[in-house]
Amino acid sequence: MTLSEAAYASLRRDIVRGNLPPGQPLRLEALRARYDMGFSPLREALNRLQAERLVLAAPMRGFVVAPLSLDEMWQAIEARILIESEALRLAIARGGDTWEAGIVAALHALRLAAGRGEAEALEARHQEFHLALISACGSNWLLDFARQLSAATERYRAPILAGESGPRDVQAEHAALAEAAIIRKADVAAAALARHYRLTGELIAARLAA
Amino acid sequence: MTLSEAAYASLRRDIVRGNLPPGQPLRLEALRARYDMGFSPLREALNRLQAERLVLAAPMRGFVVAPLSLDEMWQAIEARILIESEALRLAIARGGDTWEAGIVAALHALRLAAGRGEAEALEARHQEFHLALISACGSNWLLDFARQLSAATERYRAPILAGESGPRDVQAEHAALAEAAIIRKADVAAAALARHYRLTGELIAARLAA
DNA sequence: TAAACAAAGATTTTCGAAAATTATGGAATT
DNA sequence: AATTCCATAATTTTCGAAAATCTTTGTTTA
Repeated sequence: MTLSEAAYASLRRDIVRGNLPPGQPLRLEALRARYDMGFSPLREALNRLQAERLVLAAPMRGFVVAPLSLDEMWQAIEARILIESEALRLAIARGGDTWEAGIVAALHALRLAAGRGEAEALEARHQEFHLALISACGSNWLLDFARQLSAATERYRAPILAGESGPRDVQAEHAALAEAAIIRKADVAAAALARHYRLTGELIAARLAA
Repeated sequence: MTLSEAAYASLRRDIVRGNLPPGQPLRLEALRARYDMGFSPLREALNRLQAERLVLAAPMRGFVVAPLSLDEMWQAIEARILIESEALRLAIARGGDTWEAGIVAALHALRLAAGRGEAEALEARHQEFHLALISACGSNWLLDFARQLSAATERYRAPILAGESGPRDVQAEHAALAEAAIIRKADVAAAALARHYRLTGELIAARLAA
């Protein structure tokens, strides 16, 4: 892996997890010290992240971690529902045995991780599950948009919903979603997906209000 | 404007217009000579374009202009319809006087440009018209995706449909679309938009088959 | 002849310094 | 006191060379 790629991965991680807080200026010298590399790979990574809306750039005055707001969160969630619902319908129409098996496997891995309670691994399994659902959609554009929106919404989830799930049975939602997809009930699956994401949004909004 | 931004704009233009043909390797030394600047701003621009899927990057072996294919074209067109239909519905629900006026103005400018027949300016007006329709949608994500997809589909349109329009009355399609949007008939407008883009796709596909 | 290897060349990637620009703080002016 | 101006400092941006990696070409070996 090149340094430029490593810089991209590290910065993305640190932004999504909130290690680099929203609104924080990203000074090159500080990043250089933090990640132990020169300017070039860092600037290249920042340019990629700018295109993904994780950082903002202003000419001649550098980069900033993209700020968070409730309004922006709902924009991201609704866009994600639009993209992933359609991708899910396409996958349901086109997916074969491999796709089904991928969903079952991802759901199982997600259950196991949820049982162990390692936030780290759980989050990875969660993303993989949602990716497995739409992976057979056949559109690189939709998959790419979904990937970007996943990172954008994760920025709100991770710091606010750490661990706690309240009266909500998230695993049941996932299971129902997987079931609906596999028995090819597109409308049911799409509705479940939308409900799943909107519920998360409302939970975050409620937590922030308090 | 910084050199990095200039590099981004120039490369994007040259890729969308086909001056840099699909699949062509983008050697740094060649770009340096072509755009008269050092490596750094070029690499930063290429990283941004990579995130927008206009160029492909492979570690340690550089960048390539993203190739074209009929399959990729339809993926982009269908994704565009998905995004812009929803954005159009949102804009119709939220748009005010300024939004309406923007559409009327953009349509008028588009008509004037079409009368003059300068492909250069016509294309700019065309993009501005489609942007005006959705500009009031309230979602930065949707606007950004639409912008990317516009560039992706333009790569197919520009070189293949240069000038010629055949038996199709594109201006009538635009006028009908604007009218439906302004009188807030969301379903009609969304259907017109989808038909508009699919027609273009079919025209390109037919032209390529011949 | 084909495969494996090595040297030379081409290309990408990275670094650190130089250039350009913006931000800061204090003195001078109104 | 508030504003303008200027010098200084901090920061971003850009460059060109050096390092690392890949590709090509020719040679040797099986």
